[in-house]
Amino acid sequence: MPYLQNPEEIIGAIARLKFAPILWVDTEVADYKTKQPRLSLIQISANSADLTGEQVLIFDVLDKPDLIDHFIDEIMANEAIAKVFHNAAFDKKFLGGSKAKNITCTLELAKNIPYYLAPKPDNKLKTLAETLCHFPIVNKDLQSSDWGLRPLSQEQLDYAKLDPVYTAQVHHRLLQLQQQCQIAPETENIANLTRRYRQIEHDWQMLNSEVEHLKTRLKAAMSAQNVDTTVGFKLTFSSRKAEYVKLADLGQAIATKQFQSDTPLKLTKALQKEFQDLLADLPIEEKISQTVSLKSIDLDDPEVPF
DNA sequence: TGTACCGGCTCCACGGTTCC
DNA sequence: GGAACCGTGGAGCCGGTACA
Repeated sequence: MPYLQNPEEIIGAIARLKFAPILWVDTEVADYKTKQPRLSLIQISANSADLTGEQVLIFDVLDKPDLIDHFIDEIMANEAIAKVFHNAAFDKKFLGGSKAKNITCTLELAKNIPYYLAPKPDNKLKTLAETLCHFPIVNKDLQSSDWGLRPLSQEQLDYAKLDPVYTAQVHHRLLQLQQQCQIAPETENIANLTRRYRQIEHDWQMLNSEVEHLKTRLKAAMSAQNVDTTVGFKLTFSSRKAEYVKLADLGQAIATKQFQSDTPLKLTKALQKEFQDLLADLPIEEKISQTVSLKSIDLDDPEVPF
């Protein structure tokens, strides 16, 4: 695990990385709870076969803005190098923002994989590494340690070297899953899709109705018994505020103050009915949207329940 | 802790079905 | 034919999640 602190060494390593086709990258940030967070480390894996992190490069860039800018110019802005992050939006804030090119985000990939293909409780890197790639329990306790302290502890460096390893493995697995679920609509077998849908529709309705019923009963029971937390659930309360004004009052205020506004008012069926005569003399802008629906029809198939 | 984004919830509109 | 109801889907609000 090369931990590079010397600027000349980091510049040399960046020069070598420019020839890599793909890099798996992670960062550690100091003072993240303040308004001025500082980039502390940039960890990079150029070899996805490295499962231990021994080949992961760790650049110490704390309070070295020139080095960070050099990394952005040579690596982040380089269209020829694919860069893979988990939650790239966060890392990009410290690494060039819109200057960054050819970025892949494993968090976004994971979100787009249907649950049935890869069941997982959430899309954290730790969860994906454990559930999709079968890494042993991933310890993320050091994630929120003090990355502004120097020297960094051996535990922090051992933690830092593994994130690009997890990112690389998770990335490979997500690409495999993506291939399974991204099928061009033009080449889909509609007969097979229809048959499969109708085969599982009955089971889904059975399960879905039970889940909905259980949720309703749980919410009612917990509310009635003043229980806000159970082993598996937490009851949360939220309120929504809606404000109303009489249209006549609003119209009068607009006229009195000669207020100019182009904001359109959506005419609900009730408003159209109430102001039918007035609206006849006003220019009405129509917005037509189209929706696509699926409707089950009878199927003569012994394997389809209904 | 700050920021961006996602998903649950709710309201509303529309089309289809059922009933009188 | 019209009213009532139901299922579906769009839009918008708000809380939760993701990262360090």
